[in-house]
Amino acid sequence: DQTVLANEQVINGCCERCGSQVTKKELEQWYFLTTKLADELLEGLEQVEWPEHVKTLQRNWIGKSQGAEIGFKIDDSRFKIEVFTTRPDTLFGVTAIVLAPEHPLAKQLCVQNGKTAEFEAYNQAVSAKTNVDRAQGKETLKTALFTGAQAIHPLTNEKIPVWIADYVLMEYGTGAVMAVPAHDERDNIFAKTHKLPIKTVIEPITGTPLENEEFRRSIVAIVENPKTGKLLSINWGPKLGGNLFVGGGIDEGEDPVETAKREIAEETGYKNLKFIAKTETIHHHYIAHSKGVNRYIQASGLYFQLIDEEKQPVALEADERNKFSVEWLEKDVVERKVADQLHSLVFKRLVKNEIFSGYGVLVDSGEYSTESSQEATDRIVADLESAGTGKFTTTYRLRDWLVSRQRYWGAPIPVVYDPQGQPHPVKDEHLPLELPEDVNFLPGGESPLARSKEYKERAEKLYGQGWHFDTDTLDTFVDSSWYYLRYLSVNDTEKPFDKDLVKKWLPVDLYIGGIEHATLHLLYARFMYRFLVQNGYVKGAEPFDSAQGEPFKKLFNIGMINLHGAKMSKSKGNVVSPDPLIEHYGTDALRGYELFIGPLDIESEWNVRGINGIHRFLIRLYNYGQHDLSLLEQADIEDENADFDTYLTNINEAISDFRLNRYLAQAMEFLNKYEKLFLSPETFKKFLITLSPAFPYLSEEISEKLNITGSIFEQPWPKPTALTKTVEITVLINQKFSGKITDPGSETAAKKAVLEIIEIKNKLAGKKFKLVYKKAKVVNIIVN
RNA sequence: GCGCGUGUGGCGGAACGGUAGACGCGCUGGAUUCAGGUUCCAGUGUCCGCAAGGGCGUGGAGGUUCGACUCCUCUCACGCGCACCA
Repeated sequence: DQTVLANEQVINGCCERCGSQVTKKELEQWYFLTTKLADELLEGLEQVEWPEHVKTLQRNWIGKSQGAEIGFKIDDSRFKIEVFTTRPDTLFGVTAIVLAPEHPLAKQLCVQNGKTAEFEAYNQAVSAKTNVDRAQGKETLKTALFTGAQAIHPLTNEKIPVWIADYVLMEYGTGAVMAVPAHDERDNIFAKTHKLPIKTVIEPITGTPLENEEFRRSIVAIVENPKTGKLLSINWGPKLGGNLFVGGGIDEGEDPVETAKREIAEETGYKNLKFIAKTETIHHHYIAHSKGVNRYIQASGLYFQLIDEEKQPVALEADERNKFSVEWLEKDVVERKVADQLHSLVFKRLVKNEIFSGYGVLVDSGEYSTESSQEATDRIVADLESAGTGKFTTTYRLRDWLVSRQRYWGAPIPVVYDPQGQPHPVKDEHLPLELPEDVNFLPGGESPLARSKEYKERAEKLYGQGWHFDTDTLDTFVDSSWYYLRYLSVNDTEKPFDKDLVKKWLPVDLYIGGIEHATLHLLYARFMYRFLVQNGYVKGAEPFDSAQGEPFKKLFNIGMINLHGAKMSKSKGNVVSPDPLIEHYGTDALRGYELFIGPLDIESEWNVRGINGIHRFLIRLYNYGQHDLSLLEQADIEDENADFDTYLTNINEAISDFRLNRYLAQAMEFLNKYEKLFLSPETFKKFLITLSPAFPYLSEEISEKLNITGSIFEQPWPKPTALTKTVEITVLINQKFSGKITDPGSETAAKKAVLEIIEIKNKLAGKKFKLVYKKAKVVNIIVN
C-alpha cells in the first residue's frame, strides 16, 4: 500500500503482493536502467540451462521488436515527430499521425492551433482513467483529439493530420505512431471512428513462389443466400482440396464480376446475383497437381448475394459435374472446412471483414509499388536515412526498473541532496547508510524516513546545513538481486562481497525456485550481476563473454503443492500443518510422501491418504532390518549384484534428474523383490545407504544393527559392482510379447535362437513370416 | 489477439521408438481379530469368456515405421504468461 511499484510488480493493474489497485501519480523516483542491458539480457538466455518455458517468459517480457523510426515534419513549424513502426513498408498507407496524450508535442501543437481548452479537457478525461480502465478493451480507441496540425509525409509530401489518442502509449517506442488503417486493426478502428481515409497499400501473398510458374488472373466468388445466411461451397472431396468457393480463370479482357457470375452459373446454376464487395488483388502461388504445373495467380475475391433461388441447368458434362457437389453451409462450418489458403483469406476479408495486416506486395506506393514488403522496407528506410529522416531501430517492451519505495523496511537510497535540491551520491566513508530508528514505519503515502528527525540531522551533520538524504528506500528486490554474492562473505564488514570468493564460487551451478520469479527476481538478479560484471565489480576488468554475465547456470522450477486445486498460501489460510502428520507417521514418512507425490517441477495435489504407502514401506524396511541377515540363506549373489546395479543406475539417474518419485518407486520395487529372498548383509547395507537421504532417521536407526562404524551418513555412496549383466532380447510376434532370450550378440545368431524356441516354432508352422532384429532390443516376427 | 505448456485407469503418476499403466493410493475378496483398525495373501484399464484366450485402449483425425504415449501434420480441451507494444 501507498508506495510506487515497478512494472514487473503490477499484475492486471494491481499490486502483485497485496492486490490493491495501482493508480498513476507524477513523482520523482530513482530507476535502474535495465533497458540499457536489454539486448545482453536477451543474449544471455542462450548461455544458461534454464527451462525453455522460463526463457520464453523473459524473452516476451523484454519484448524486443525491430523496426524503424521515421520523422514527420509539422507543417508551418519547426517541430518534427518521430514515430516508431515495425512496418515501414506501409508508409504510403499512412492517413494520420497519432500521439500519446503525454507526448511532449501533444500540448504544444494544440496550443499552437488554438485548441488549448480542448487539449486540457481531453487530457483530464484520459488521466481520470486508471490503468484498469485502459486495459478494459477497445472502448478507449474511440477517444481522440485532432490537434489541428498537419504533418508532412516524408516521401509524398502530402499533408497528414496529427491526432492525440490514448491508445498510443508514451512508454513504448517514441510515444507516436503512424496510423495505417488499412493494415493495422487498432488504426482501422481509430480511422473508422473518426472518419479518416483508409488506403490499401499491401496486397497479400499466399503460398510461396515456385519455379516455372504459369501466370493467370482468376476469381474466388463467395455467394450468400441472404434468406438463410448460408454460403455456397463446392465440395471437391478430400483428394481435390475439400471445400472451396467457386473459382475460375478470367478470360482475356473479361471483367472479374462477369467472370464470377459466369462461373457460378456454370458450376451451380444460380444466375441472379447481386455484387456486394471485392478484395484487393491477392497473389497466390500453388502447385496445380491435376495439371502438373506451378501457378502464380492474381486473384480477386468477390462477394455476391442471391437475388432469388432461380437456377439454370448446369452447363457441364456429366463426368465433369460428378467430380464435385454443391453445398450450402453455415458460415462457421465454412470457416472450419475451407482449408485452402487463398479461399480462406478471401473468406476472412469479405465475410469476417478482417483487415489484412500481413506482409505482401506493395501497391499505390509510388516507386516502391510491386516490391515485396521485405525489399520495400529495406529500400524505404535506406532512402529515408539518406534524406536524414529515418533509421532502423530496436524497441523493447521492458521498462526501466523503478527502485524507489515509500516504505520503511528497505535499504536507504544512498543519495544526498544539497540545499538547491541537486542529488549527490553519499560518500563512500558514510556507507552503509543505515535506517533511522525514530520513525513510525507504517505507510502513509510518503516515505516514513521523511518523518525522521534524526535522519535529517544526520545528513546535516555529515554534509552541512540544508542537506538531506533521499527519504525513499530501495525495492527489496534490489537486495535479493545480489544476496548470493553477499552469502560468500557474510562476516565481511569492509565490503559487500569478496571478489576472489565470487570468482571461485560463481556462477551458481543450480538454482531452485518457483516460477513466480520468472520476470521478477530472476530478471533483476541477472541484470544486477551482469551490471556488476560489466563494470568490473566482481571479476576485475578482464573482458568477459555473455555467459560470464549470468549468475545462475542451471535453473530448476519447483512446482507448488495444491490443496483442492488452489495454491496453498498463508494469506488464503489453506495451509496444511505438517505437525499432526509428523506426530502420527514421523518426519521420514512425511518427507518421503512429499518426494513421492509427483515430479518436483509439476504442480501436485496434496492428498494425505498417500502417506500410508510410504509409512507401510518404512515399516517393512524396519522389520526387514531386524533380521540378522548373516544367519539367513541368501539369494544368488550374482543375480543380487546385477539387480542392485540396475537399481543403483536407475536411482542415480532419477536423483540427478530430480525425479525423486522415481527414486522412491525404484527403492520400493527393490525391497518388494528381496523382502522374501533375503539380501546379503553387504547389499542391504548399500541399499540402506541409498535410502538415507530420503529417510535419515530410520536409516540411521536400522544401520545400528549393521556393522557400520560411525554414522550411515559418513558412508560413501555405493558404486556398481560392475558385473556385466546378461542382456535380454524381447521376442515379439506381430508386436505381441512372446518371451525373452539372452542376447547372443549377433543378428544371425539371435534370429536363429528365436526360431529354435519350440513354442515359437509351433506358432509359425506352415506360415510365412519375416524377422526384424534390433540390437540388444528386440526380434520381431511378422506373420501375415 | 500473440506466446508457452499439459492431456495415460477411480486417483497421484511410470514407460532410451520395442510386453502401456511400473510404484503408490483407493477399491474388491480372503486370512488373522469378539469387533473396528493394523498386518498378511490374491485381484483390480476396458469389453467378450467359467477358463484358456482374444478384441479395444495413452483427448481426437491423419501420417512416418516391422513396431508410436513417444516422431511429423492438423484438430479439440484445459492451464499459464503477456496484452491498445505500433
